[in-house]
Amino acid sequence: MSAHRHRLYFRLQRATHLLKKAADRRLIAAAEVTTAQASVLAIVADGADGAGVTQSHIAGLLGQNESAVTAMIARLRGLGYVERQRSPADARVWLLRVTKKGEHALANMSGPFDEINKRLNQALGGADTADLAATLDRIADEFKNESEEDK
Amino acid sequence: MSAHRHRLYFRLQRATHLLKKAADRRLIAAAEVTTAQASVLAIVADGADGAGVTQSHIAGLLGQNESAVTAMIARLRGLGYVERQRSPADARVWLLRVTKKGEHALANMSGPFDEINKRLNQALGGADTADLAATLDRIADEFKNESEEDK
DNA sequence: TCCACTTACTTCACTAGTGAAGCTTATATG
DNA sequence: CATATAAGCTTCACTAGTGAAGTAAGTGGA
Repeated sequence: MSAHRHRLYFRLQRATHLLKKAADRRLIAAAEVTTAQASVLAIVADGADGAGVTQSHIAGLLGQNESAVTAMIARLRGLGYVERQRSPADARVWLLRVTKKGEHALANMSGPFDEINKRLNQALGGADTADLAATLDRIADEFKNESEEDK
Repeated sequence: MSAHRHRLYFRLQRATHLLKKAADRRLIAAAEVTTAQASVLAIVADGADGAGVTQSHIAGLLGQNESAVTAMIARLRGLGYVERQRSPADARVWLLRVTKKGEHALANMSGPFDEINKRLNQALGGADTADLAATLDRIADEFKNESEEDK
């Protein structure tokens, strides 16, 4: 009864959770990396136009708190996938870079991720993928500025 | 570059995460309950055709491990929202029931949840809600039987 | 140039999940 | 009917996030 009223919310959580669980299994088996680590690693690799990526940039892209990124970067450094150095321009920020080992892990991720995407598209059936992506972006935008809204 | 290849996966995670974060804030403020607790509470309230609900049933519905449900029920019992008693038919299972206090919390959830749903529908724009629900169900089905598959 | 304010990151206590291993209680089969 | 196997739950060590509070380092006026 009450569960039904909130069905879209719960369906979204459930589908996302199951997808993450499946993707994690494959990624851990093939690249010894979780999907959460993969996201961050991909962002660091991506944004590194020579310069290096900051933690607050990652937090902004993922919609997470900076404290979550602090912890994640600590794990990734522990694993040897990421290294950091102080920005010469601003002594507060760390400039992050993917190591050789991190690049290797990124390379090993492609296979499993392609498989997941294939199955995802298959599950989508005829549904318009671009359409779903746009819908998800609208949801993200709608709920993004919750913490800054009362400033 | 590599981040873009996996965009649908990351978009799904991101949108879901932001939605959960926003919903958690409202629910905690209005009903002193998280969305995760709300899901479980709703299932217990829902399935209680007199009998009471088992933990494995909850785990199955949510696509989670039984150990996660054990921990969640411990928290809900600690909060006084749920109570349990041994099944007379099977000494392994607990039969779960929502307490008065739990029902009260459920009642307080409706308001915030309605607001979240309203904003969710708004973000969806003209998109077909039933269609999205069906798509999410297909994704959940596709990735559901990962652990049992190698039995 | 001082000082209030903001920004970047950290720390802490907490919720919430995973997966592997283990215990207890059914259940099925030879 | 005895015993191997399965089912329901628990425990443990771990990842991954939140939010509040704190530190140190820029920044922008009066």
